[in-house]
Amino acid sequence: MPRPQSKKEAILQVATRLFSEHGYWDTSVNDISKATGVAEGTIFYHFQTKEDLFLAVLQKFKEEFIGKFKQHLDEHEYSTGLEMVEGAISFYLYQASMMEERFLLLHRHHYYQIAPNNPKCWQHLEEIYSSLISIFEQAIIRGQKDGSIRKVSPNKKALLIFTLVDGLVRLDTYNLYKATSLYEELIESCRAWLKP
Amino acid sequence: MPRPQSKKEAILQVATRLFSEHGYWDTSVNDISKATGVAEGTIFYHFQTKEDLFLAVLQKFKEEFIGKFKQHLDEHEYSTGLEMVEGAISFYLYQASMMEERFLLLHRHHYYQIAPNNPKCWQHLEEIYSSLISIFEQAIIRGQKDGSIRKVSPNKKALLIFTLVDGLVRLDTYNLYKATSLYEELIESCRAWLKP
DNA sequence: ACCTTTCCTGAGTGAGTGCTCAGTCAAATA
DNA sequence: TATTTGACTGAGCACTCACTCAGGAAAGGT
Repeated sequence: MPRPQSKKEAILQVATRLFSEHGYWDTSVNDISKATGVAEGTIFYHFQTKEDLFLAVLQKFKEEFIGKFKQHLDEHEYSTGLEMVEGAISFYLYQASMMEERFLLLHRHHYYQIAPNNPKCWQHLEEIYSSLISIFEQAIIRGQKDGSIRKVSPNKKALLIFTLVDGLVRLDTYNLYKATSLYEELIESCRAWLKP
Repeated sequence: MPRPQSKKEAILQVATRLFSEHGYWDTSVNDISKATGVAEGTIFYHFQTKEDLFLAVLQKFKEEFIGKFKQHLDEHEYSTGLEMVEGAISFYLYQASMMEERFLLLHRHHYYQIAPNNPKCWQHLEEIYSSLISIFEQAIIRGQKDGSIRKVSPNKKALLIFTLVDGLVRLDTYNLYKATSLYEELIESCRAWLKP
């Protein structure tokens, strides 16, 4: 059996960092090879093109982020659906501050330009968004069963809440507004939508 | 007499279209010169660098968009502040569908990468966002005076509403969700935040 | 020992880039 | 009429980039 794919992993990690910090176009394959301490050819041995590498970074982000989110929900026993919604919002904001550079990747960069012509890219993005929205949706449905949330369209309301939270994170990463200062207002506003 | 500044104007128009359709990096100065029917040197005669041209496109968008918004509000006599908020939301969504490609420009592209190192770029973006948020804010304040809107923090609520509307437009332009199908839900939800 | 497969290398390639600059030409000015 | 000005040109420059390829090293199998 060949050596464990340590170089491939190293390339992925460095690429994630550089793409996040400088963006797709301002990161050359040469930059990545230098920063990893690996020959340029090695990168193309493991990833067919630069775009493929970029997609691999997105895929890894997707898996890690969705995984963390589900793990968090499994570990926390919320007593009501409403609390679960609030917990999900908090966790999203928390992750955004912890993995700030990778959220940049998701919000700021090249993906939305590739996506229309690249089904795989589009699929990753779609999967990220729909997973997150579905988490909010499930929480709302649960809340409606336990009576902590009033009768609203779970799907539509979940989408609005997600849009709101994600939009604030965006403003934050662009330094246009400090999202954290709106945390109270955000939670309060969502509660106003949902409370019976 | 050859029309004054017609070439400069033509370059700006074509550049707007190409930057919107293909993004900053996938549009070369050569592309713009060919599409305009103008020599490459002409472009650099009118605009110092490619980035300058890109900024001129943003500036023009800013002026046109804010201008249109203010004009719309001047022409419509809303009877309450709440109606004004709803009118502003509608107008924003309407503009987004009419000027779709230019909203792409605002949402998708290079500006947020240039902005941190380019005060002029940052200023344009900041001006666009704060103008829009302030429109919502003023409407809320008016609504609080005429009693159509309850006691909330105008600034914070305006920011949340703007984030929400803008976020939906984003999902729409990325084809992740049809924002228009949420129009009713959006208006209804904002009303729930504001009504006494 | 040998062979095969996988992993890795880095100088090299050619297409493409933003930008320059010597020069053209028509209109304005003297 | 002679001169100056300023919009405009496009071949060419210096440079960067993603990607290739011939070949070497290491590990596994027999």
